[in-house]
Amino acid sequence: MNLSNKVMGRLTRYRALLTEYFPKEKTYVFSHELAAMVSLSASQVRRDLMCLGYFGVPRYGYEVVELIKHINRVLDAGKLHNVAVVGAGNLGQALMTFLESRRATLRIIAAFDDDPRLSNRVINGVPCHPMERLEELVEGKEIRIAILCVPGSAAQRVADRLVKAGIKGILNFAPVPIRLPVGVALEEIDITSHLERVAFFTTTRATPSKERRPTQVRLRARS
Amino acid sequence: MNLSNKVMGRLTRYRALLTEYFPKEKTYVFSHELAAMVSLSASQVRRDLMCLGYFGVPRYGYEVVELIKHINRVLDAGKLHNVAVVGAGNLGQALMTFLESRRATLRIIAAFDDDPRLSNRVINGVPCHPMERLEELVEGKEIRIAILCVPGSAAQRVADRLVKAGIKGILNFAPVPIRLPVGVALEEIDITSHLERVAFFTTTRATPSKERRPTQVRLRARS
DNA sequence: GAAACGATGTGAATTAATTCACATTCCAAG
DNA sequence: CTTGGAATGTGAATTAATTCACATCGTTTC
Repeated sequence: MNLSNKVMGRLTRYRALLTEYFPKEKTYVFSHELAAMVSLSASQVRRDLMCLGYFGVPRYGYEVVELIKHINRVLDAGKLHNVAVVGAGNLGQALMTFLESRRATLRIIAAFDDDPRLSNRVINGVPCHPMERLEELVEGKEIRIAILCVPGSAAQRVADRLVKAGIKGILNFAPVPIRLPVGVALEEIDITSHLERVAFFTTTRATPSKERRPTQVRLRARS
Repeated sequence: MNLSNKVMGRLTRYRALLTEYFPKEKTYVFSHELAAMVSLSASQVRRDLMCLGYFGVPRYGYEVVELIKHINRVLDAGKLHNVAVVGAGNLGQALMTFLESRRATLRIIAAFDDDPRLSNRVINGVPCHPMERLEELVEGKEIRIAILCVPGSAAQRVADRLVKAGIKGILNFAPVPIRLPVGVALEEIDITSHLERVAFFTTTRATPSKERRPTQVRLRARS
């Protein structure tokens, strides 16, 4: 099954919900419960889960631990990635704390920064190194993924270095689009853009089309 | 014209590019240039720009300042919003610096936090207040938008308070989905989820479908 | 054990998003 | 002035995403 990145994105959300915010005592979950939690339709959820090769039981819903297990199998295929934060300023530091122990398969094992006041010490449990050592450590420690939190002006340059050093994926927080060779995964989070979007939808009455606002689980009519 | 939130999102990106990372000396921009910068197709860009009621000139492209003006008109309709950051921990502080003076129509004018060590002082140029004063200040200072950076466990509760205080839009960084009444705009940034997505696309060979990777401006064949 | 219920799984229909392809336009060159 | 070229604007086609609607099936109840 070739899952689209939309489906993939929703699967990660289902997993997060199930592992962290679903009552432990419930062993089964209904598609409409998941749907309500993420504001989607129940049929959407069922469609997404179809990609897993795991099937729920008709009257009961989906067995939670089994479901999680299958999402894991599909999403991270048992792989474990070492992650580095590049740029240990405000945002970088915030992310280190924020992502701390959130997902077992993704370990932040290093940070890098230009500023000598930041490098060569441990920040939020993550050892921070000077930029000079980037290549050496990315290779040596088998760092596969980088979180880029450098200023926009440095983003492309640093990204190029990372790629050359062998990084396989970049999560870019710098407020500029960066360009990578095919084969290196890229995900950009443009915070300003998101803020602007909120602003936009507060002014106009238009509601983002796809959104299904309050819980609203619709039960189909039976003929 | 009723723009979908996808179009709207891309428009913000075009604007950011044009205002911040486009050579000042160039007065015109081609659809394929914009497209290359954000990794989209040229026809996509043209479609998006159609929503603006502004038209480019055939051989020259789009006049940059005029284009920006029109995007502004559509996107923020001249409105100016006061914004507050709720939760002034690592992430909150990072966002204050990051969003500082990035967009003129969105002003971060206050922060709130439980922790007495953070409140009642100015952080990164933003006055930080104790949570008790949330309602009072949201109303008094006409704060329309909140950036939510509190821990997941507090997110829904704080969101409810914000809504009751009259907030019109929330940008949620807390790693839980929150639920708002219709009429209050919501945008969620799930950082973990994005990181997982990068990880996913590094392992598998699947490239996110819609993405058009390297610059690749395709010129149509003429019959 | 039979019947009713209430969930799933999934073709088919619908709706949304994107791309194609080309007529149109306007500038530039001759 | 005329011609050619290189871009735009946009119906139409295509592709992707979502929703509908219902057959199906495992549980529970009687």
